[in-house]
Amino acid sequence: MLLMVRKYKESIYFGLALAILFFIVQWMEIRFLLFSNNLQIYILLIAILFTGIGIWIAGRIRTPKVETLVIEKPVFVNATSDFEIDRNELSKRKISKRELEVLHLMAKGKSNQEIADELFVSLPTIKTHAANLFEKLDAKRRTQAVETAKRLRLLN
Amino acid sequence: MLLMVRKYKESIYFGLALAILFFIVQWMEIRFLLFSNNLQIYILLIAILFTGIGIWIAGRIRTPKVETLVIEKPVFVNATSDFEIDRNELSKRKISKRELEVLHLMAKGKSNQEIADELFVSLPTIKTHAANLFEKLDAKRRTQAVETAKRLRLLN
DNA sequence: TTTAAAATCATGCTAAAGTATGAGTGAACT
DNA sequence: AGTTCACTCATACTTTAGCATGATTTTAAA
Repeated sequence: MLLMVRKYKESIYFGLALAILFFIVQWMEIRFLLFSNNLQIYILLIAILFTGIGIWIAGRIRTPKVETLVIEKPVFVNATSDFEIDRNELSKRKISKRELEVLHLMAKGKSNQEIADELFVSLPTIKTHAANLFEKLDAKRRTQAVETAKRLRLLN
Repeated sequence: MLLMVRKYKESIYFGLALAILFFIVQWMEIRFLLFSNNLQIYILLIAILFTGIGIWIAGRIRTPKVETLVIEKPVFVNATSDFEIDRNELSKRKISKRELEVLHLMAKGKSNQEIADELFVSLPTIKTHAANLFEKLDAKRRTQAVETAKRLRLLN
């Protein structure tokens, strides 16, 4: 039941908006008897209102249109260190994409708060990722995690 | 002029739809005089219509979500395969032997307590060394200090 | 459509790190 | 003998990190 509510949230909101509108209309009809004269204005308002609602619904139900912008960032690197990430090790330890991102920023010396800001998530989220990383890398601290990750060729 | 039309296409369509709707309403009003009775139904139809229009507009006006993909383009600079500590940088930053020792152990992921035990000194001593290191390496955290040290070739 | 994994967030807590400041000791150099 | 400097230690404090636990939401897979 609760699942249904979540799933069809937009439809339910839409229905509710309609219902509320009807009540308002009903109430105004009784109260002011304005409709026969100013029908167009009310239609206009309703039209604008529901166009807005439509746009809002669209934003929630549509899969986002994604455009990928590729920026090539030159990085000075040692010629001998042809680093390549060990994807085998990654999957062996079940380290997710997000966790790897966090690990990278950790290795750069950022604080959890800074990482959170950079990834647009909350501090507890980063702490959770960090804790999972430590588990997966058998590390007790971030410095150790970074060290291990470099040794395992998960980081450059 | 044509440019304007293209640019505000959605707004124009929206206006046109509204205008047409008004004409229809006007026409129906004259033709059937049904409105005072079935107002809700008409509102419902209008609401649904404009929700649809809203969704349609949303699809057209929505700016695509841009995902920035940063590709690190390697720029090969030098081919020093074997690591050698940059003593110049060391003396420039006035980093002492003891501090370097602490830095090494930090880089290995040890805690201050562990470093203290390993060097047979007290915890406050290590904290002092650490603080001095952060100062000398312009770092705020140990992870950052380690990162900077590696970049400056004080560590490998 | 259900399940599972990944990602998110929260809270309360403890441990560790980091800051600020002051001070004592011994080696080296003048 | 006095000065400098690296090293040591301490205390009190604040901040950040890390742990445990539970929950919701998204996303991908079966």
